[in-house]
Amino acid sequence: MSNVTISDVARKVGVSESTVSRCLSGFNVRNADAIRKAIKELGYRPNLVARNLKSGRTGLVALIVPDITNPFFASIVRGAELAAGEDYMIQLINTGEESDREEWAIQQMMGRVDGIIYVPSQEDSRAMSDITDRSLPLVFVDRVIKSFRSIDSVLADNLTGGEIATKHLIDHGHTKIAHISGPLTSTPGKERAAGYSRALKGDGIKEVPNFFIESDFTVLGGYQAMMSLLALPVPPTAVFVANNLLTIGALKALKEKSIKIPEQVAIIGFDDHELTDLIDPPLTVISRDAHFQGAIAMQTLLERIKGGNQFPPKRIKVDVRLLVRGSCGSTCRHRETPTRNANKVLSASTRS
Amino acid sequence: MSNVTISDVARKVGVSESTVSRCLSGFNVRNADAIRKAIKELGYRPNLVARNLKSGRTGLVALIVPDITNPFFASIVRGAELAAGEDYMIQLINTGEESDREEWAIQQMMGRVDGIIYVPSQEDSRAMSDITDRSLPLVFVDRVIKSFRSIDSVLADNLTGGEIATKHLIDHGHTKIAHISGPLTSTPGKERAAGYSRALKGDGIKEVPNFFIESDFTVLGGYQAMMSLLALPVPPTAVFVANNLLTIGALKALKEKSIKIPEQVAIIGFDDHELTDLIDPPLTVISRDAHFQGAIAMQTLLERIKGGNQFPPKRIKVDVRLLVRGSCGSTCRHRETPTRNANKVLSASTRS
DNA sequence: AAGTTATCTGCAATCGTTTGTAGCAACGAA
DNA sequence: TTCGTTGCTACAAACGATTGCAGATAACTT
Repeated sequence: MSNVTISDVARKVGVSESTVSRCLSGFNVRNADAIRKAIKELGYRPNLVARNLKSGRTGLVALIVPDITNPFFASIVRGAELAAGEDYMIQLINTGEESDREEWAIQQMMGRVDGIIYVPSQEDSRAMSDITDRSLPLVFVDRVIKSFRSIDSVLADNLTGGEIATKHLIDHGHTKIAHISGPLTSTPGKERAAGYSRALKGDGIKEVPNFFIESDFTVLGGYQAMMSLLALPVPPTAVFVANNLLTIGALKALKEKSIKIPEQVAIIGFDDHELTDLIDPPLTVISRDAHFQGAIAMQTLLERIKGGNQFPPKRIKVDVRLLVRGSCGSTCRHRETPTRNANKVLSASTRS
Repeated sequence: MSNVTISDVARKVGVSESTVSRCLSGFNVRNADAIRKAIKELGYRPNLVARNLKSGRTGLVALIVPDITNPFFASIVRGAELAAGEDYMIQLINTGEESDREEWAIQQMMGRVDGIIYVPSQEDSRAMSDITDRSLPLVFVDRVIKSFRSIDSVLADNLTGGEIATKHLIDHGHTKIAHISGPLTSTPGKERAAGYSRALKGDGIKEVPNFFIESDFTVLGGYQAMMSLLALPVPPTAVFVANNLLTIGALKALKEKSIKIPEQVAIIGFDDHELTDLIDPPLTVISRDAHFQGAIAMQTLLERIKGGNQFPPKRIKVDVRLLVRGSCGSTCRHRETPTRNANKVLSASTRS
């Protein structure tokens, strides 16, 4: 606790507090040198709480994410932090995908932070009951809440991602393609599943209800889903798994059942990881630049904090790309690996 | 921004601000119902900045870590957050292991938070120049700064961990055992290396200078270190790698060189990961409960915040344990897997 | 009914800054 | 010398809450 205040400095130099304050904020002041000297000697640092009270800004941005131990969210946070620079600090809240906790968090943040970057768990979350009237700048990342269409968002191109993933399996000659989906109440769950359907439809493959399993975004969920797929009378020969945790679970199930990848079951995941090319076989995934996504979100939020509602809500989509490794086999029927580079995104796919 | 203040409420009800304030803090008040009603109608929420100014506490705890995208640190943060409950929120800062940024962060945090949980990169960091005189509660986690012996710390039992790891390799008949070490200027780097040496000495194996490589805690560092080990005229038959990132790098090198694990080179890592049992072969590691470690750190910090310097500095050591998987082979010469359960730690190994 | 407590209330000060305003000195121009 | 600028400065009022104190009201006692 820095117990030396501005008035201590003022007294020592023999000027008024306001002079010291003005000196600090860059105005011309007669005894600037003496003041600076006194500040150093006394070890004075301005009390930010007091400063914030006056200025109304806190210098804090809340990042509300489901779980920081998921590397994907960790990357988002890291990217956001870097984009914030030295102007804003990060206040981190994990929700564990619990709506109650999300609601609580949003409540808490009002008046505590200058803005929020928020990864909601459910599209119909009620966590935002308080946000509308009072205008606290907010940006959705990775997922949105449906009833707040007019709020900035930075999403991945999940639809395309799901489609590319499924087409990649089709291109390897598969027709019995399953999808382990995330919750259809969440944005990426819904959109990736839609991409899966679209790809099947595009190639005239009929959707088999048993091949579609809606799970949650957890390791256990992926494990159970894969287990139940394997237990089908006619199991799939290929599976598109909707997220990184689900994929880990699915792989554990396959390993436990000693299923050969990709010979018996081909598998493609969503979201990359440092270790995915070390597992056996290396995992083919749909990937995107989470770091970048976090940075864009922060950038958007800062603009919103500065500019208020000057500009219309932004809907930013970050490109996905296919990383072909070994888990889908090597024989590709015809199509070339599609999609653009994730770095071109900003200008290319900013829509409103 | 919550623009409705306590005086709006007071005016609406027709009482003074102090009455409203007292009502909020649980005193008996005559028109309590009317006040509560007005609060609801106006949507009043207390301005925490103002409250903090008066009370001197901010309700924030800073977590300063090298890199949140490292799952190990993410777990620490998560554990700490859970232990904080609803009383304190987490302010997260990534340092990227840069001393300058650490120093900057510490500076910034003074007066902004009620306490700091800090994972310093270097044992001789100068980041703490400001902490001593002013008393801001602080707890070191995972690593310490040497010149601050009197500060609470929550470390892993790295020495034992390094020793167990190395002994495990010895037990598989290896004598040409290398160590890819972290920076010897960091606590875990130094201590794990010491454990390595002690195990070798304990079994009368002579240390080979070429087999000891000091690296940094990065994937690239691990890759390069392993590459240089493999390039030795007499390469090691077993390697103890000092942390998770280094291990990933080392594995990449082995994979690139198509070295069979554990036949040609046995490998044991430090710190577990969700994916380690999916790689080929599953990775044997020394592990500890990072989540728990973070929680203990937070708990210690909160005690310190409450109690001031009532009690002497705590040096808490969290137990490590050996998780035997496949990367060291299966034939174990004699010793039984040692170490206690990590959950017994708190009472068992709190020393001061 | 009067006296004594117990309970509640409002005033005003306070936390540590920033900032509008008016005053003061110094300077050059007339 | 006098006037108008310019350039700093100090005073005091905010920011939005909490809290000690003294006064007011209510609730007991006798």
